[in-house]
Amino acid sequence: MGRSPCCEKLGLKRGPWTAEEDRTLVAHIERHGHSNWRALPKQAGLLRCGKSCRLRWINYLRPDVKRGNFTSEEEDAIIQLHSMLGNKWSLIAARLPGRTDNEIKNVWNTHLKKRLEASNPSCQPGAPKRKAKKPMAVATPEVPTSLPVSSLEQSPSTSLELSAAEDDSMATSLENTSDEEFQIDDSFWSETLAMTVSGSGMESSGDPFAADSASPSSSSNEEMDFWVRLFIQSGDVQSLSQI
DNA sequence: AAGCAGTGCAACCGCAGATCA
DNA sequence: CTGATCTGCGGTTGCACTGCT
Repeated sequence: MGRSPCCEKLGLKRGPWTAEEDRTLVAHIERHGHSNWRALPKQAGLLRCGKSCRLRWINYLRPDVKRGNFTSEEEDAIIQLHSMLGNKWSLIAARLPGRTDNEIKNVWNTHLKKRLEASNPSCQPGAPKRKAKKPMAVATPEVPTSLPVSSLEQSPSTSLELSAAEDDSMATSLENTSDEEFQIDDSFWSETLAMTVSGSGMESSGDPFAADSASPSSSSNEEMDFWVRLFIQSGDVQSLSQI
């Protein structure tokens, strides 16, 4: 597995994306999709490497990306999920519709980690220390607002919602619940954590959510049981029928 | 008002797994 | 089966912004 050559950096642009580049990328993806990131910039006429395009799309231009401050509920969820999963940002992001792994990683590294270090882990996370910053000029996309928006933009998102856009596998089991907020309170998390830590091979498997995938791995049974219990506790039994 | 230090976030880097020829 | 390529992920960096003195 050699390292990918990534960008043949000659002639390729780096640094912050311009609004024009954003528009070009979004327009191309809307027309042709993004089946091949490597070829995409050339096809779209962008002087960027495919990696950069992918990152920009996933972290910023995707129509279902939620911008703005994290709610305290979201922060709670991050803290809890991080305690379960460690630095599996993509998995954590899959539980937080509209949030990207990069964004969650940033939030964790900037305030959540510090907050936990500074205080008792059992204390309630409060509001973000600082007010939302004005978005950086170069990073302000005009495009996403004009794109078709998903259900994510319809709600103030004060809870753990799960959306199809964010995680196909989980969404498969939960899509019928899209109109209902998937509320998980602290006591639930405490119980879940206790159950997780004391029990199963979650730690060893490292990726309990991998069981969500279509792969009928036999080792996923335990993990599936975990989620079954989780949904039962959350009262979202309805969604189990979809699994 | 200006300077400085701290903070937050977008983007880059490099690795590893998955996939394809 | 092997090697090349693509994609995704986590860690890190650079810079704009904010708040304090």
